[in-house]
Amino acid sequence: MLDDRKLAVLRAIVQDYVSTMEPVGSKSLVDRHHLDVSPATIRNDMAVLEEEGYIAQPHTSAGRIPTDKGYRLFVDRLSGVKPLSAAERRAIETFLAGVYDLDDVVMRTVRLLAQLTRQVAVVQYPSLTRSLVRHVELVPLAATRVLLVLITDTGRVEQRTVELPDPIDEDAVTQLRAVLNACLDGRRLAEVASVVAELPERVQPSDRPNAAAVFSVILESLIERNEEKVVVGGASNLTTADFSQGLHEVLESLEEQVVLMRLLGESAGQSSLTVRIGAENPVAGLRSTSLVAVTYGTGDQALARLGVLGPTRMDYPTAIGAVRAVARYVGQILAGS
Amino acid sequence: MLDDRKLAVLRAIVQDYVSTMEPVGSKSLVDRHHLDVSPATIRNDMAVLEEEGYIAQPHTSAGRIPTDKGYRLFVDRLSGVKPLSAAERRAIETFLAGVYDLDDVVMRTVRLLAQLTRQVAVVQYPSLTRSLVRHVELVPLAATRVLLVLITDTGRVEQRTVELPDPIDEDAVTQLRAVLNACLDGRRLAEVASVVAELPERVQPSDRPNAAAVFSVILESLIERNEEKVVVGGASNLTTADFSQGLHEVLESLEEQVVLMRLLGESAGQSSLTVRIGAENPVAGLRSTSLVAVTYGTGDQALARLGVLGPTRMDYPTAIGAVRAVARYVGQILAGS
DNA sequence: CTTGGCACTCGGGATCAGCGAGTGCCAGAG
DNA sequence: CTCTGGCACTCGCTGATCCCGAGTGCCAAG
Repeated sequence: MLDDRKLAVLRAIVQDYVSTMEPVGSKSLVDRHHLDVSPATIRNDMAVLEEEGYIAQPHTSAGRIPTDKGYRLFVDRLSGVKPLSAAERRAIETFLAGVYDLDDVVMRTVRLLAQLTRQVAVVQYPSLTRSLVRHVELVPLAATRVLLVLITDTGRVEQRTVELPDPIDEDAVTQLRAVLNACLDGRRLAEVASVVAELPERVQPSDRPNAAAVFSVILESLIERNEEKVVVGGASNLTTADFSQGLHEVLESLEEQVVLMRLLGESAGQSSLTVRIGAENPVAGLRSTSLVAVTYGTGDQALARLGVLGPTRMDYPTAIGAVRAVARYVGQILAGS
Repeated sequence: MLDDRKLAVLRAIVQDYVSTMEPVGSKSLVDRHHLDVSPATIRNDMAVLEEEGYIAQPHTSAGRIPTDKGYRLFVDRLSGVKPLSAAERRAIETFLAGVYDLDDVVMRTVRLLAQLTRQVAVVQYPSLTRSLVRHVELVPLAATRVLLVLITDTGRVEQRTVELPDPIDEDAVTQLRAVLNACLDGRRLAEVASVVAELPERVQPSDRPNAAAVFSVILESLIERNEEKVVVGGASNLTTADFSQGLHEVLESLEEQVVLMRLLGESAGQSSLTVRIGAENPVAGLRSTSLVAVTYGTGDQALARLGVLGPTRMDYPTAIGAVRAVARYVGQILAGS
């Protein structure tokens, strides 16, 4: 159905439209890209492409613009991955050099991605469930309140205050801490749930209510709640693309953690790199945007996802290149620390 | 120079312009507000107000809009504080009820403020320097790396990994932790600097290089760096106001922590409530916006600032009311936890 | 000082024509 | 069957023109 030239035409249309932001016509196509055919031929091809739903014209007798389906075909079969320039590689390295802690890594990554792609960057915190517990700390704050601090091998630190049903004294805290560390140290957080189930037997009956409170906090908040942490950056890049009326919606969506999780999460489980174009997007407010996301991790294990979000008319090859490269670097950093 | 009626006219102009977003003329003024004079009289007053620089006309023979100076006079002398509705009070209470930890308080506060005022909310994390150290925790991560966790009485928890010059063993960590807690517990972070200076004497000579590394991290990063933490929310509210070309600048500014600190910080030290209008703003990119900010704290001590940012044409009485109320609630929450 | 009257200004919306980029179609050539 | 040049047609955009009306400033009278 689509011979080579038609594909080339589609590719050219996407490229031109991405760079000029204007509907592209048959004539401008032939001289920009040196297709050795006449505009009329191109027009015929374009008619076919339109019939198949890959391109559309905003108004009769205007140029064509790619549809979501057109972009889809483009990223799937027509576009390579644009390698980063030397300057960009250097930028990545300097940007991520000398990071302190996990927060730092994530924040810098977001800025880096946003700057590199001139789009909105989205970075999810490394998942806790696959990390190892390195240490559990319990600090008494008041008679019925303790602070729970959980440190993982990926450098992530989670804290939560826990309200206790009964007053607790210093000794009981010490004891509980010892139990927690004995049982949880070195375990994957994913296993914690099963381990915690056996825990109550290890503490004295009088302390059980308090212990149970602590355990439930570990389960509920640390695992479930903190899984949902996505940080966004480069929102100002949205203004260059003229969303006009949709901008409000997009900004709103970007402020909802839940939405962002859905955005990134929905596409997990498949192959590492996901490109979600326009209406393919699970989030209603982001139907006019595309997402390029990839899973990152420390070599052996996938930790979380990061990516960029932009108008459907975005430079996919560059975005894919940047996202991939950044993900790889971040993985290295996390593995090395 | 400005008699009562002229002030009333200015007030009316501000109110009308804020609500209609359109330049307001003499005629529409007289029937909206029941001023018992003719439009001609109002025109004379307006001419004076314009001469004095309180209002301006965008084009000849159009209505008038307030200038920054006009807004200034309005908030200083003409506007009261609009009390919150019962529903809004309830919203505040439910929003801030059952918070877990400090992060939670700050995040919810931002959302609350943004929702309440329909503007951009800006909340600074409570200052560390005035808090008391409640506990210092030191966790060995690797031979030459420990995690430092610092817990304050305002519920804030700060963490940083520290690279050590020499390998450290479990015992040395325990010892160092004991020293740190003995010396820092219960002190204000502001005093920590002087205390730390005496610390090296308390540790064995062989451990001093490592101890020094830890101390310097406490000083540098915990105090200085973390002072600069401002969180922003409700950016989507910027799209309702038609900044047109300035939106990009504004969004950019809002992503820079440093800029935000300057924005909030510059006005500290004066009276609690600060209203910074348009060009009064220290940040270049925010010259078309106004800030309503207030210091919040736990009764006796000021901790940090929070506020809202919006177009100069914003509803100041409502904004001031909301910001004040939220600040008071947040103070209570922090004091009670 | 206030008021009604009046001439004047000027931005914005509506209308309209011309331009030009772009299209679809067709007939002819390879 | 494909490509090509030609041709008529469409239609959005730009600029010019015009008109309306809201709003102003000024002035003379109350």
